Amino acid sequence: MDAFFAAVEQKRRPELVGKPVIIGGDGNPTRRGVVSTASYEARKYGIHSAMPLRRAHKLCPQAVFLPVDYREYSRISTVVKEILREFSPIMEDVGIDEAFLDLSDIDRPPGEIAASIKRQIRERTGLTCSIGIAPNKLLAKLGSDLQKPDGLTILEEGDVEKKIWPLPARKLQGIGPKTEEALKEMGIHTIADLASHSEEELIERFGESYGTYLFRSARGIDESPLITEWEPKSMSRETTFQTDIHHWQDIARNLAEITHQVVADMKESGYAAKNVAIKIRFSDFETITRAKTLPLATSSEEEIRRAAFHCLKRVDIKKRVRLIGVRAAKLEKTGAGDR
DNA sequence: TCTGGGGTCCTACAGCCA
DNA sequence: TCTGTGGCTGTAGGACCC
Repeated sequence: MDAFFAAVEQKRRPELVGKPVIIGGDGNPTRRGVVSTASYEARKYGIHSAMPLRRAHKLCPQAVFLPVDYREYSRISTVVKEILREFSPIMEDVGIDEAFLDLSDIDRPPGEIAASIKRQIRERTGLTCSIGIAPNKLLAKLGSDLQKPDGLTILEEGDVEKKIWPLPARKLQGIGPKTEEALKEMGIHTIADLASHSEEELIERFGESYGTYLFRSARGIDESPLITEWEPKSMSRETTFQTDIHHWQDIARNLAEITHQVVADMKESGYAAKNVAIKIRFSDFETITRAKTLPLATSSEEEIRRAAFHCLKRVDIKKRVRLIGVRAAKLEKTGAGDR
């Protein structure tokens, strides 16, 4: 979906159409938070996802700042995914505004299908999306990025050299800021540069798993299947405080509250956890985690809270605390979920 | 002075055990 | 009895994604 959160807001508040709209945090750009989505008008000011709201506010003070309304975006997302499933039952969910659809066994030209999907989505939600059609997920994702917004791109294996190689290496799924920097130090800027290196070199520098991945990706090779069903591996909650805290009582109260939320999430979805971890981020952004594995999986709030506090005791709190988080992992289905 | 929240996967290392 | 090795598990941190 194109600038999904911003597009939903512009749809339900037409007076925002054509204006810079920034969705993030609680919608107050003087408070802590980051940009979730910026409308295309806002992007012209250099605003992008993950940018601190305060910085976005400085770059574009006249922008409209709105809080994230997950309930509404999820509702629209469900409509979009229902539409997709009407075209093929083999769908992989990739977050709230993306999905892969397997059209291999659909007896109709893919370009035609994509055009119908775009039409349906526009008719039923009033929103636009960008679609990439390709022999695998890697190329489909790259393709969907090639023309945005409201794009439709068809890529074939033979297009890799002409259309993919000129792109910056950063465009490849799995290459983030750190890897981009490491690649630049090796003189690698484009996907073509990456493809000019041997598999051995890449494995030498990045390890077996990631090196192989980079080598294959640069050639457009991807055999990963669509994941149509999956079980969660962990559930977590975390909070960044508006102002850093340092009193033990404040830290303890927040840890208990966050633990309560995690346990509520676990109970709602019917999971027990065998591993409990806490996360603490200090004022200087140093971030640590402490974990404890329990003898048996549990969804008891008291047991999980006890484990969380056991972890907390192992942390030397000598700086102000900016964030506290709790994660439940090694999940097991209890079958007692509310859904 | 600033840097969210909810996830996944990978790696390195330590301790235990056969 | 001592030492080395390899597998497994748990922990911590880091990179990445939407």
